[in-house]
Amino acid sequence: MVPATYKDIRRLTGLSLATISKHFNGGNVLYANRVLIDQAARDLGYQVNDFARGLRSRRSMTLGVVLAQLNSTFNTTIVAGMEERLREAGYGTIICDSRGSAAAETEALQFLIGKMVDGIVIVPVGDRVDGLEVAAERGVPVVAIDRPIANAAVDAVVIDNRAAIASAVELLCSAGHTDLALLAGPEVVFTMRERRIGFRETVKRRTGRLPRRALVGVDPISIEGGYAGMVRLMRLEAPPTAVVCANYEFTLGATIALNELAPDLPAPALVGFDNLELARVIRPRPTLVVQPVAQIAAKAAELILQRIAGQAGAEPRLEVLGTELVVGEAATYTLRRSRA
Amino acid sequence: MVPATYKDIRRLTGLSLATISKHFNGGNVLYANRVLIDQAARDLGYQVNDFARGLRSRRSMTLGVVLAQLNSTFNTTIVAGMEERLREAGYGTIICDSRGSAAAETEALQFLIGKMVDGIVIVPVGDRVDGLEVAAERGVPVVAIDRPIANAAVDAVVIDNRAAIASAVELLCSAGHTDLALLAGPEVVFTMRERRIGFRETVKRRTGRLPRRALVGVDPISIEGGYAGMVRLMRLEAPPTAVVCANYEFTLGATIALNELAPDLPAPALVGFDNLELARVIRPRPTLVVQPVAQIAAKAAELILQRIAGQAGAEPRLEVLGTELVVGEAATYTLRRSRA
DNA sequence: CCTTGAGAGCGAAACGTTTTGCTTAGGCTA
DNA sequence: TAGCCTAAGCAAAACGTTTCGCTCTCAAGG
Repeated sequence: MVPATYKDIRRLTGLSLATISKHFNGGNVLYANRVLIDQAARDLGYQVNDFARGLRSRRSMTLGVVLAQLNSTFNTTIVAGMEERLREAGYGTIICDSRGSAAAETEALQFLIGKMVDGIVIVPVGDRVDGLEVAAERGVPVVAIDRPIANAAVDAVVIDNRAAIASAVELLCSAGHTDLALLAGPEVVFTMRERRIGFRETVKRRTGRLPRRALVGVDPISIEGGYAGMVRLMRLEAPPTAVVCANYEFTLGATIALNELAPDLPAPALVGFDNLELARVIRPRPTLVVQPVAQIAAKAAELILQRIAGQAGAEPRLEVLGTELVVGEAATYTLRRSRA
Repeated sequence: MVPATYKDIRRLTGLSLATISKHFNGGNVLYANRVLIDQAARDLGYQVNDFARGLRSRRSMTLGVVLAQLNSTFNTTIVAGMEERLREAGYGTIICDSRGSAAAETEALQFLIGKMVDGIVIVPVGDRVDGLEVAAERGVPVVAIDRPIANAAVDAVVIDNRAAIASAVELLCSAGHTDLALLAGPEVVFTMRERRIGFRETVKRRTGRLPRRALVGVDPISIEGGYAGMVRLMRLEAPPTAVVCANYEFTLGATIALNELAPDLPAPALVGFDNLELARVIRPRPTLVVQPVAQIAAKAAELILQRIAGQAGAEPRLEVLGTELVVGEAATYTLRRSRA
């Protein structure tokens, strides 16, 4: 009923609390006594009380994760990868969802600090994050993923967004396309801003002029947004011959739109973003900019663990990872088809 | 640097620790003193230490959530809904991912118990869950969602799976279909087992005979599974005229397959499962069995809060919620089209 | 005038660990 | 043999709350 404590173990073994504690924390204890303690613990169904331990040691062996969107393959894949790595290091993980709301994000940070987490990994909602000062005061290290944080000096793991989009544009241009469109979200989101810049710059460099205004609209970051954007593009008087999608949602939405419209209209070439399971299923196999999710997870775990261990310098570190362009059939598909 | 404590507040206010504690827990304290304490707390940036509080009070004001799959709209939507309700009641939420692994599930339960959660909500991986005894011993209530737990007497919130599928079958039969197929996963998963039974029974009742063996295959619960299953069905010598998809993944996979194959083959009518955002985007608008996610979330929150408050009887309660059949265009679509 | 009870406050004892010194025994070196 | 070191163990003091009794005051009721 009532959980066992060190005192119960003391009763069964005759050892002192200090020795028992030492054993549970990997200190030097005689073999015979180790066995004794383990046996007693098993008999009692003993489990350490994290509250007492945390209160005294000021460590929780727990990390907090705050996600801008819980319901996103990209995020959850990274979290799963990180969790595994952190579990090996003895840390548990608490996941919070800020549901794209800055207020909820601040609240989540407070919750985590209250839970005395030893570190925080965050996919921020926006460029600025409120409530990080408390973490700084408490000495709780923070690592940002996917987007850096403007108003705090914290480590960050991001991809080279401009280069990522550039590689997509390069491919399309090399395949002969000259009229490229971009489906992307609003500039306030870091990744969208960067990808947009990468798109414009590369198009300019390769074709000699900036993309037409109608081809770089702003759509809501959602499947519907991608769908609507693609429909809009296809209804233009001069539709693009190729479309780059700036993230997963746009890719999916655009693909759906193409599937529906394809019978009636000549479909443009498509380059999508993120490693979606769908990619294995959609025909023609789409060309994709693939983020190194495993690497991102590993790097973030490494950064936060180093910070906790105090092995990192005062400077915030920025890790920029490269992306891969997995060429499918869709990039050149249409050119071939429209020629036929 | 080092966090403030009651002692600091005592220094600033001259009040005793007992009084300060009473105030922070809503007890009777003179207005003047309340103001004094609040002021001091603000000046000190005071935040209560959850470890000390939990150690003493044996309550954490935190609930644990264990998901069989973090990366699932269905699950995350429910979690988001529950979290909101629980936050209102003053509870924080810790989310764990068992990644479909029974071992990880047990580990997550231990982690949560160690964190002294006041209750656990779980979407179980399988019919049986290991590690629940500890929760029972500690008096930590558990509520299962989506699937009941066979080896423990806990509350559960599920939908009427047989009726859900039955409604889909009824609609298709009423539309004139006689050759129905089911895309579903293995029997070991509760929901799949139930939906399969519902399918067979209703087909039998409406058409007079059980569905052909080839039309009720077992596919992996994944988008690919749905895709492969649909392709297999369409390649049969006598393909079905209508297909029921037993969950979200199957629906999505099947839809993709249809989109690709449609130009070549007469497409069957399709009834899908779960309220996917995609539904708003796909044309023809699919008919869907929609789970009452908001209700499920609310009911689960209610059950766990009641248990914590000790207001529930000894009997485990089983809440069975109904589903809605949202009729789209696809159910009758093909019949019309194939007549044309 | 005495009793009763409620409101407000206090001191001190938990809660279950970790951690800090301090002992002791035994082995090694000089 | 003296001196020193290490391994192993112990008692007791934290850690920051909540909670259990007590006390005191003041107002109402008889």
